[in-house]
Amino acid sequence: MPELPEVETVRRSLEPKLLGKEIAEIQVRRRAQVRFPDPETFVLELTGSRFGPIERRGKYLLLSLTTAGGSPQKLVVHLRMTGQLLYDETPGPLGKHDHLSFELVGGSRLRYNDVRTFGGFYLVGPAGEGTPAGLASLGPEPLTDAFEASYLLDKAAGRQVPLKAFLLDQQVVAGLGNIYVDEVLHAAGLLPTRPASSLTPAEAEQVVAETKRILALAIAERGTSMRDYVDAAGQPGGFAALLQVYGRAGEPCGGCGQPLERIRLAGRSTHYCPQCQG
DNA sequence: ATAGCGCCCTGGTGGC
DNA sequence: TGCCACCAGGGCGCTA
Repeated sequence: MPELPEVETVRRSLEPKLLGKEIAEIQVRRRAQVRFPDPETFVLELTGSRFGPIERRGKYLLLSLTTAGGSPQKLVVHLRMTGQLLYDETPGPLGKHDHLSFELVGGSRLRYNDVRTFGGFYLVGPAGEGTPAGLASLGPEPLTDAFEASYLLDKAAGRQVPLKAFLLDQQVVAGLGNIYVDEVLHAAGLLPTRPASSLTPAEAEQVVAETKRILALAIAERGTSMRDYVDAAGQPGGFAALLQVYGRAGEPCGGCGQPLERIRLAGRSTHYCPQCQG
């Protein structure tokens, strides 16, 4: 399940492969994967375009392209649960879950594979039309100075939602998902059920500091691979071995030795230590 | 406005 | 090649 570190790893692994490559042909094998505009226009507009730099915002990838005529284009991709962007130097046959294929001049290929088909492509128009609503309303990037304690306290004021749901909210901070929220709350020593409005200034400092530390470490490890996640070269990340609570219910807490617990919160499985986070 | 819940989708797993 | 309920969860749409 790609969250910020996984999407950043895809960005880093994909950008050098795609930079300067021209799209020769596009196959849309599952139309619903193209969210905007209609698949025919999508193919028409992008065929013949050339890839430029790739940016990331939260869990969104923003691929810059230039048309043959020199006009800039922006292709937005969200991988959701099981989406994978894979670069094939020597393309083989497409598989059951390969929903989009961009054949590149020179013989390589950019392939989109998505078992659960939740991901999506948006070719954003020059005036921003087609921009996914979630991208337009994203909160600050957690690894920038805009994400700091006073901001978080301000956002938390009056919010009765559990901290778990609060940090999962992409309008609060961009890029955290189920795995990293559990890790951050454990590292900060806060119960995921605590109302957001109960955060003290010192606790907000802890949340911000641990978010930055954990995300930076996870990026350095090239992300977390539980089931599906791989980078553009098909390589898994190494952070799963460093997870302290996610997926470890019943195991002893690394801090105090008490068994870790798992509950259902905000519609998500939630892992925590009742002692360290009490 | 906020909070909570169902839905989308497929494959893996575990119980019987 | 046994069958089936359940779980995984990001974002969105709906309700109160």
